[in-house]
Amino acid sequence: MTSRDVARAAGVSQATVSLVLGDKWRGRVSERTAGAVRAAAQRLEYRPNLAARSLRLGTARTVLLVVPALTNEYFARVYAGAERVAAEHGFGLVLYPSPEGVGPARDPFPSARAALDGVIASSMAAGALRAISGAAGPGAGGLPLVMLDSEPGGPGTAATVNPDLAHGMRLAVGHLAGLGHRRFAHVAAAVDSWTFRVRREVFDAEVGALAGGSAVRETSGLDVARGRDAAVRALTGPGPRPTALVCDDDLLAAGACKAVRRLGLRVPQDVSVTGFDDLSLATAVDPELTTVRLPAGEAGAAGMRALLAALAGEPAPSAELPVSLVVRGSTGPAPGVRPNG
Amino acid sequence: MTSRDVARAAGVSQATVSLVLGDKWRGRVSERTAGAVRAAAQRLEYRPNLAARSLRLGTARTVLLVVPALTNEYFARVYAGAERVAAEHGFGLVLYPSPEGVGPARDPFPSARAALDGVIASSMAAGALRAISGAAGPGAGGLPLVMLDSEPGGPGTAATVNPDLAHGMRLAVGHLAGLGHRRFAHVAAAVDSWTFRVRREVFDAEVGALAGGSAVRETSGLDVARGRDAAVRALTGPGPRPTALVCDDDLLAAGACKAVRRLGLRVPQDVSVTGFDDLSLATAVDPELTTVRLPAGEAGAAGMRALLAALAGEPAPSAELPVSLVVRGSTGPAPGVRPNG
DNA sequence: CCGCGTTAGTAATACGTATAACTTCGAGCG
DNA sequence: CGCTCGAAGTTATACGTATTACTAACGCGG
Repeated sequence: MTSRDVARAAGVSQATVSLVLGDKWRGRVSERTAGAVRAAAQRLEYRPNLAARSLRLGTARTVLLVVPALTNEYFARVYAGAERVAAEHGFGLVLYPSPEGVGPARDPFPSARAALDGVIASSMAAGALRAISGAAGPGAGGLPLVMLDSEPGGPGTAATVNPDLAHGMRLAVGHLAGLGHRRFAHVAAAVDSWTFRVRREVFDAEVGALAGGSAVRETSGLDVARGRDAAVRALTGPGPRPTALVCDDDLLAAGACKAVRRLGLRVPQDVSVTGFDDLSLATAVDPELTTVRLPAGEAGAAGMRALLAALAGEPAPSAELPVSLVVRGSTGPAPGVRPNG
Repeated sequence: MTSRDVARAAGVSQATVSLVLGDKWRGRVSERTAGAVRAAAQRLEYRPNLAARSLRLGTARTVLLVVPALTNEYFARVYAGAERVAAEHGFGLVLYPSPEGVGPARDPFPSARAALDGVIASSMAAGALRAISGAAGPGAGGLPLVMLDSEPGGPGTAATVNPDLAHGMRLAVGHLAGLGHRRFAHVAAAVDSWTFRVRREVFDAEVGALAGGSAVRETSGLDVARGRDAAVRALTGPGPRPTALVCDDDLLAAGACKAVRRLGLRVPQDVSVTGFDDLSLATAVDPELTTVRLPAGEAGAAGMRALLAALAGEPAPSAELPVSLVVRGSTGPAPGVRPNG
């Protein structure tokens, strides 16, 4: 079914069909004719050929979202938020989950796979992004680029959207300090990303500012098993045992809880644990995790809004999104401290 | 950069550029000229405009994958498997995660968003699929369709790919029966999908065939909290308390474990719990879940292979994929039964 | 009855690619 | 020499749409 078929069926020219269906017919086509065209299109189940449309228009109304891995629920939520905003503006959203650990053999040019108007990328998928942009320098192969989870002001970047991680870390440490904890451990993700650097720096600053505060750090890959191992190291290292484990995300926190129990201790009576993200995992484990909720969906939405603004030639607003602390069962008063004491 | 720009730079015609880059120049273009064209294309970073290509070719070399929700790790793995096979064949894969619970207000025609050659859909996203195909009858709007997690032989379906769920359920019940369990409960997903119907039927048949076996069933939405509530109901209902909870997936199993503890019982000493899927969640909880591992990635890959076969005009092979039982800490001997007794 | 504006539409064209059909140039051969 | 044949390209065209420029018909004031 082409627009010409519809035209034939309605007894008009192809141009008229395009005008009517494109909603540009006011004062150019009579009400009667417009109705006939719409009826014919409906009856024939006409769907415009998007390849032809974007060829003519020079725009595909499509955006690429580059994420490190779909198996992480956080990015699934980012996608959902971005998709919602895209759909509201008549844009499509295509996903490029960068392959993890399977080597560089895979198609390095998803941008060649679809006609794209712009790119939103998480800094945690930096490798994939580099493959997309090639050696073309900053930006995503000349396309407007919005970065998520990345240091503001990167070269070739139209805007940057981040959750307020510094504030999140302050909330977590403050909550634990208020419960009487002084000996902290940071179970940190061993990922070279700005977002984790921020966590480290703010953690150090906050614990350092605490009278009598002390801290150790163990780093770990981003999964439950390695989080558990890192937490075991943190709890069995030299010096007095930490009573609070601040973890860089919920997977690590789940692993940390397992470590505590493996050492014959209890959560939260002996050791308190906090995470980041507030994934569904946080309420799947026992006890449920106290965690810093990051607005993943809103991050995707804000990123998409910024990109659409950039595409429209307007200034793209960077954003720092508010976060909150969700207190659940994995944190409690430090050993030897009375509740409400 | 168009192919005409490359042609100008190389001092040849646009047609020659197309022939060389399309690898159809043997015997039609000299080695020297082909080299010059390739060099120019490289230098100018030429990327063919896919809209134009698919307009001319009438094929987009792109497939749509319709899944119920990305936040479920299972489908993230299905995607990864399908994408791998697609890339091997030079196809792109676009994802349509059907919106959950946000109503039908969203764009109902993702198929109009990209030029598509075929569709792979999970039966759990039946609503979204219906929106795509419209009232156009069987198939996905006339496109070849491969169904996942669906009863074999649907109308308009080129092929069906399923994990061998019946065998999986037999493995789970058989494992528990071998540990001495006789009083079972089925924590079932309240989702109207063939895959869950199979679980129900096989569970009933297996427990029914067991001397002294008895069973109850509680149904629940597909998340941890509702799985917990259903398990509480199953454990506190009339009649003797079940000692084995067979859950329809890992999320429900995680909830069931929480229910057991909430009632002051222990996993696995008092109650054993099994799941389905083998998500990363299975090893995030304590104790780790005994679960039926479903080959999610392989399901995506097999589905894509079947669709590509259908597109090539060959018969598309339906498949039933092997599953296995992963025994971990959430199952143990029935109370009162000696291990190895 | 001429010119002008308005209404309702149509013809023509461009977007960038892939490919069928054609041209040009030598070489080989009878 | 005249003819054919292969090599090496080129020219022309189609794909389906959106939009610009044009046309035809009609009403109306002067």
